[in-house]
Amino acid sequence: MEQFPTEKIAEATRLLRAVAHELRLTILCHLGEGPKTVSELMALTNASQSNLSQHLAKMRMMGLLRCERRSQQMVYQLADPAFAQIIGALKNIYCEIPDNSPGTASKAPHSCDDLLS
Amino acid sequence: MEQFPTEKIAEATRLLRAVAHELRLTILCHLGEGPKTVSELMALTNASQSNLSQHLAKMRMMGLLRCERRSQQMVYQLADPAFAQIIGALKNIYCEIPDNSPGTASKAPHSCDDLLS
DNA sequence: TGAAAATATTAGAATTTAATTATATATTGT
DNA sequence: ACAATATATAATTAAATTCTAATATTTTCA
Repeated sequence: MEQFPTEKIAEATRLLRAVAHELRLTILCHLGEGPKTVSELMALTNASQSNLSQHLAKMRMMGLLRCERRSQQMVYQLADPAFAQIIGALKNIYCEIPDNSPGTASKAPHSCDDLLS
Repeated sequence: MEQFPTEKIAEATRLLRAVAHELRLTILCHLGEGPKTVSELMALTNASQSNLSQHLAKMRMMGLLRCERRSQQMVYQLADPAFAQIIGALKNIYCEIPDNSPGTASKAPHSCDDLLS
């Protein structure tokens, strides 16, 4: 496997920082399923309106999310579907059938049926 | 794609926090290539001895790394090769040939030759 | 136009994180 | 046992994060 480019480390760190928070990761997981309005996310996460809004703003400014207005509501979605790969990696790590084969990291199993909400 | 399990969110967040730091991500990238002594990591990152040691301790306590003594030296390595998948995801995100195909996130390209050190 | 709904922004206190400096521990060789 | 090497820990301070509460903005509808 190739190495990760040094000059991208700072950028990647900012991305990880944008995700490394319980509420933000939760939001990201939900948006991985498709676009959601702020109200929907509020219901899904039961975070306070202000708190949710601030975290959405942070992720938006970090380039992780983008949003567009739909009349009174704001619809948020992943700025790039590739970002869902972070969730994918976490799933491989945490929803994995223990597999002691050497070398390569093992593949995602069929389990992990445990849904988010 | 299946959703990420709610009850693993907290744990996943702790993992991400452990990685979401420039020096720690740098360390992780190097250890993705194989085990390294603290001295080697010190040379690779030119972080101060104390600072490096504290970050290694944090990652060790977060379960990201493990270490063993080899005479005077301490050899660090990833506690689980699966953790390298986080780097893999970042590579897919940042070392990617722009590909506008819809739906799935595109695959890693052949580029990304830019090495870490 | 004005009220209601949906979302964003601001300000401030509490907590967490990170770097530096100094010191401690463990191992090896003499 | 002692000095040297390699690494860890502690203490301090500076800076960044996070939450809450209050207020502002934007859109729709009566």
